[in-house]
Amino acid sequence: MTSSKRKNKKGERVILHIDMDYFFAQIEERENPQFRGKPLVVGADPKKGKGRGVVSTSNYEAREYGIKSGMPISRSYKLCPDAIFLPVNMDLYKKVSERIFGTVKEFSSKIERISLDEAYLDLSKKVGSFKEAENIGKKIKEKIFEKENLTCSIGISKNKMMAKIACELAKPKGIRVITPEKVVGIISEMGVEVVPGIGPKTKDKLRKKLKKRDPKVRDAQIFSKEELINFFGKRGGEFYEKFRGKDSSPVKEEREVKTIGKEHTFQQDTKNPRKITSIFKQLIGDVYRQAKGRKVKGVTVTCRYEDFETHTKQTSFPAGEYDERFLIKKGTPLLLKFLTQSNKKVRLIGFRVTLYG
DNA sequence: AAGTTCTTATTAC
DNA sequence: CTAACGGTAATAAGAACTT
Repeated sequence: MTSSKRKNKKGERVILHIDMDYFFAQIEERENPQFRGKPLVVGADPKKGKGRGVVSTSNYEAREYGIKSGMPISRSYKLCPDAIFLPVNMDLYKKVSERIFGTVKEFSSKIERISLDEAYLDLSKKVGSFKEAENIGKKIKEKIFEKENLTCSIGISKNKMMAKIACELAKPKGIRVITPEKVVGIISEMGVEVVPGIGPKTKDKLRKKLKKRDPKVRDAQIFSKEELINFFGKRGGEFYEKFRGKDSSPVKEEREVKTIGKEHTFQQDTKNPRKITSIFKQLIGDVYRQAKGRKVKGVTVTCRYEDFETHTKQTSFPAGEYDERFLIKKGTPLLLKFLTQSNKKVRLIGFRVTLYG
């Protein structure tokens, strides 16, 4: 704040990443202390409705059985039938999240919230060293624990990517600083999937290109920027920088919403047009209310069939504020095409609006 | 040929 | 049965269509 503590030598940034430890499950443990120490899975109850969902979060005891986020609940049940299975109580998690990040914001208003349990802070103007940033990080952890009785992990480095990697290394319950001198050394030895934007598909391509089962960032450093752009398009150029620990993306305090949508998976696949259209209208209603007062310029309808094949259809129109009836009028014909053009049962339908301005 | 619109693929949380 | 699989949003790329 004061001009004395403004910048470190080269005007390098100081970025902090905070991530709540196994957030949803940790909240449930707090609310129900008798769950502590036992495997706990938040997602859905596999006994009720047979559970078509996936694991949202599990505690560390459950992870010992191989249970992970994103895994089908049914599979997690096989891995550990004795675990405690809970449905998602999003309203509760939202409230807790609001309180936590309200507290965090008191340490720095330059904050980008990524999800209910994650955020970045840009401390560049607040601290003159990484050591100072670490002290702030410790205070944040203490404050959250004092106020909410919940633990988090914190990573600090010179950009968002490295702060996140530092945080990952600190988990659970830890804090970790990666100073600029250490950045390249650390990231070089990690798997390429630590780079944001490199998921399973891109990793697979790198695997083939490098002829390595488990390519490391170091291996990927042999590619020139041109080669990467050639291979991965626009993203390739960013990968080149990221393979060297560089990431200039700013901490964005607010980003604008461009689309709003809702989807629904049926408990059982269905072909019943009345069942489907009834849900469809509910979705539109929900989306309409969430988009309240905003100008809309298009709608997209999603349909996933029983075999998981997923398609979308969209229509656009002059931007304007429309009523719910208009959205139904635009969306329904798209939905009907899906029902007409195939005999398959429907697993999921979705409705999304594209906003203007 | 250029500019929109539509569709799919991929990623992230 | 082999199989398993949410919901929300962003972004990129390419095809299809218009002007």
